Amino acid sequence: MKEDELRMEEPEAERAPRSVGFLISQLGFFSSKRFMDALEPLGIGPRDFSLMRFVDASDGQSQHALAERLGIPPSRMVALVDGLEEMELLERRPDPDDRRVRGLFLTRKGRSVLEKAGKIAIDYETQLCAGINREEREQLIDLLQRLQVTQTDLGGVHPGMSE
Amino acid sequence: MKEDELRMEEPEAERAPRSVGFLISQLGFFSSKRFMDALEPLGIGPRDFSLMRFVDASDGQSQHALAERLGIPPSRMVALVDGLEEMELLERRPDPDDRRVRGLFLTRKGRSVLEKAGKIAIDYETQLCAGINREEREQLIDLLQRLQVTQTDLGGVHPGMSE
DNA sequence: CAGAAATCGTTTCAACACAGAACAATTTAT
DNA sequence: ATAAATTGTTCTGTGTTGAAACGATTTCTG
Repeated sequence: MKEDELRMEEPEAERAPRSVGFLISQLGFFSSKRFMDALEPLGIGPRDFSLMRFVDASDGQSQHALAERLGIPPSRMVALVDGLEEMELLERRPDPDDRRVRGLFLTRKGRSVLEKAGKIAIDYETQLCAGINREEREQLIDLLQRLQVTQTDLGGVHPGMSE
Repeated sequence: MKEDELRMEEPEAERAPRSVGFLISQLGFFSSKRFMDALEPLGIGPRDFSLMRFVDASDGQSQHALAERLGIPPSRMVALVDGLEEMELLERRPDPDDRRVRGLFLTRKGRSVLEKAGKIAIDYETQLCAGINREEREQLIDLLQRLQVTQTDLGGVHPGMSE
């Protein structure tokens, strides 16, 4: 196709392209950022939130197991857990059966913070979807889930934009 | 395995939450990454692509103007333009009216690369949307555009994940 | 016109995030 | 008993990022 085809008066490249890929990338970034900001009063980041949810789902898992499930390298997990432990939201307990592993457990404070974070997440979701109704939201989620991104992605937590 | 006996009742936090915010963030990240990979043969990143599109849309704009429009700090723009100029895709020309400003122009090679990048973008979009039909795609774009993210976002290029 | 202030592009700098490699302690396999 | 694998950790190198300081130039102001 030629280049000057539909070049009427509108710059054609000025406006955001009407593309799923572009919109997803853009919205994804700013959405992450906004959620991060919303979480900031709690002193935790999105990744902390994810990790805590996983720990809450099943106490006592090893760091290794969690790291694998979250798709982050073990070295990264150390820093993550360090932070959470320093804030007393999480604690490492020695495993009675294997002295190499440290099981992760939420503290009481950790559960409390996680609960607040959950509320924040819901509020955020509500606000994000303020422009569409419930049915449209279901539709949107359905469509998003049918997008062809690498098969093995979901479940992990993407890097970038910490704290 | 040890404890996956009564795992029928959905761990509740194990599965990816059915949330627009979460899906958008996750898909956005991996989508960016994939597009970046697709662009890699050309030796440019998504941000280069965006910048080039803007330059193409109106030749001769100052770096300052572009930087503001893209929402990136001037210091970053320098590196960005440096890279493109070194690859001979872009060139800085002195402004006859103001010796401070350097207008940005695409080279012939730049236009060629931009065109290829555009094709890659279209291919990528096609592949991304392979799981939904044309009508659904329109619907998806419509819904995405109605999401409530900060009003002033779009048009800018988010940082992160360079080259 | 002279001097102050703003603008443009650039360089420098410090802060971080990130992941790969090497490591010690421990457990499991041969 | 020795070798190999696992777990968590530290170390280190690489890269991105934006704030700040800087010259050069232009515009504003009196």
